[in-house]
Amino acid sequence: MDFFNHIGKMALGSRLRMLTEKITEDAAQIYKLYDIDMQPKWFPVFYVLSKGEEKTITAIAREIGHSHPSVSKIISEMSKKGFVTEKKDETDGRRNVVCLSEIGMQVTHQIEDQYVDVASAIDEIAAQTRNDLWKAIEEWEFVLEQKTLLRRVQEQKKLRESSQVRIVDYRREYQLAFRNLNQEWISAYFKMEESDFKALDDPEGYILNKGGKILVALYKEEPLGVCALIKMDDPDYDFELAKMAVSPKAQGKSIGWLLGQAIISKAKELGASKIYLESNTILKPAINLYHKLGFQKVAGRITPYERCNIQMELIIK
Amino acid sequence: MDFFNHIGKMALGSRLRMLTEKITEDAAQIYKLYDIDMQPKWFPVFYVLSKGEEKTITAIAREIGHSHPSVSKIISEMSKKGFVTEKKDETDGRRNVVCLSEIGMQVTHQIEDQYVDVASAIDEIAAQTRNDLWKAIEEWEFVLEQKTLLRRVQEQKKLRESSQVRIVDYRREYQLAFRNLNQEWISAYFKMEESDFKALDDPEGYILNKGGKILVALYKEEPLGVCALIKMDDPDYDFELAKMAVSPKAQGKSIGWLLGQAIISKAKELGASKIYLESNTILKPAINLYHKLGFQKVAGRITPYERCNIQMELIIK
DNA sequence: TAAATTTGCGTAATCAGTTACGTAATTAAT
DNA sequence: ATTAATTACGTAACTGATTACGCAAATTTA
Repeated sequence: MDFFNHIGKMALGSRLRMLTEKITEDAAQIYKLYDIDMQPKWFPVFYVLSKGEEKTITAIAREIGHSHPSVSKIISEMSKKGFVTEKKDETDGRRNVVCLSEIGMQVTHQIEDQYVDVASAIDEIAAQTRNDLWKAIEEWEFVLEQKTLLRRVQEQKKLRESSQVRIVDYRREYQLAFRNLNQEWISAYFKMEESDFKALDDPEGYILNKGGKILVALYKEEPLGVCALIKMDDPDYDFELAKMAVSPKAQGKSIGWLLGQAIISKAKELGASKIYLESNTILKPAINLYHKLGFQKVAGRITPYERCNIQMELIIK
Repeated sequence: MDFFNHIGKMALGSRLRMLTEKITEDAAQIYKLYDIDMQPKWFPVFYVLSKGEEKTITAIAREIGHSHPSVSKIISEMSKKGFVTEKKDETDGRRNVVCLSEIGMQVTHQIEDQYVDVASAIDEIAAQTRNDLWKAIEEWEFVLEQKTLLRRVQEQKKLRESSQVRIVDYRREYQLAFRNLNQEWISAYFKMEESDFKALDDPEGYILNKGGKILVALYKEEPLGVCALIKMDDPDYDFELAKMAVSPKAQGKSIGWLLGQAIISKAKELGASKIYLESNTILKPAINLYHKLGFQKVAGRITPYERCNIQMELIIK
């Protein structure tokens, strides 16, 4: 088992499987020891029936946490051995009502000694260990119930990746990225318009020189997100948040969120008290992000963009 | 999972299996998350090859603790995907020497982020639990290595059963058991002799009334073992230990040991200082038992029994 | 009351491992 | 130099679970 100590947590699954195997392998032998003609895999089914109640296949499956075909098969095997009797429910013809037979009930008595001895053996092992396997399993079941391992790994990935994102000021070398990232989503959902071309082809002339700002998100030195703050000629608003674009391949790295926060604090630095933006309700993730950043829906302004069907603003405190 | 808390330790195997399933189920998704075209079951094989060394199928199997057919299958699947290259060993034509291909080595780099995130996710879970699953598994592996679960259960069974054995004085109702239990082994290995019949048919006349003693071992009120102390007319010895018999169906309950100890302490009570016995070396378990009880081999006495080829004595302190 | 949906359960296919077995190559023993 | 034993490994069959699917009965909906 030395192998596992090297690779660490990655193979937790493999390791669990091997321990499981080792234990269930012995289980078959243990039944033999007590002269009980029962397969270990029958045990959970056997146990729920051992109180003498009648149960349907699916009821048993639910109770023991197996799939119903599994129980179905086990019951037919136990039936062949004469441990259980099956009968159709009279009032509901779909149900297969199962209960322990005379023979099965006898086994419940024979097996009692085995319960005791197995429990003692396991207690003996538990006494020799510092970490309680039984409780650990219970805790893991609980914790995984709350949030799956997959979700947790996803979160770790996002966390790690977003910590590798750097937000930097626009430089001439990013012009192509600024253009392409924006063109990508605009032409996917809408149509490039006159004013798009102007701003994207000459960001320095149309944005920076007019007192605006552009930020670029770098992931592993590659520009994968961009966002602009355009100076507005309006008494109500200082800037328009526009041309925000994140590469689809950079999803799940919180780049939008990081860019948004950075551009807002940049606006604050520039003394802005109110930012405006235009968008379209088809872009649900974007609207969502704006909302999370603190933007509120407003209405009434005239806009040069056809694609605009929602307007939002953020009051900077 | 409430079910398991009821039946307790008996279904440790079942429960482990279910946790294993839950974890490995997510594993496949996790690889997808990192865009790695690898199946979780490949991982152990992949890992041992990731240092770039060439290995044979069986060497890998040994290292990761799988069976060789399992590795064989995994390698052929990985080979189909181009992750590994196989080639026959030049000096030993049986060996299939495997190593990671160019593509496989690339994956070792892609997968590094995944290692980190999975490890963090598991650490996060560990931080939320009081019992360390990882260490618990390790301990169980170690403890089961020392002595299997089967062995432990066997021991518990013996312990419990021997505590249910009662050693009682002979009474007339046990005469049939005394006779049958002895006849069973004598006629199985040897032939009933004249003196056997005398003692077995009339134990009161031939043993008790002459100052001897008979003890009976009861298991669940059934006489399953007997043993006699026969008064000897000899200056060297006080008693002969004889007619010791245990039912074959009562094996593993330490009945022989309990009877032996009881009869020795009975001899002590009766003031004996030396006990004698005769046996045959074919009866290995019996000789063994006598040895454990403290008897030592001696020689030289004349005996009426044909079957005697070993003589032993015990000096009582 | 007819149609649609849900429920119960059996069968078939699949999956990731195993053991059993056969074959070929190598090594050891006579 | 044979013969026997061991080793490497692939194929086949089995195992204990799963998901997928389909049928029939029961229930709900229109």
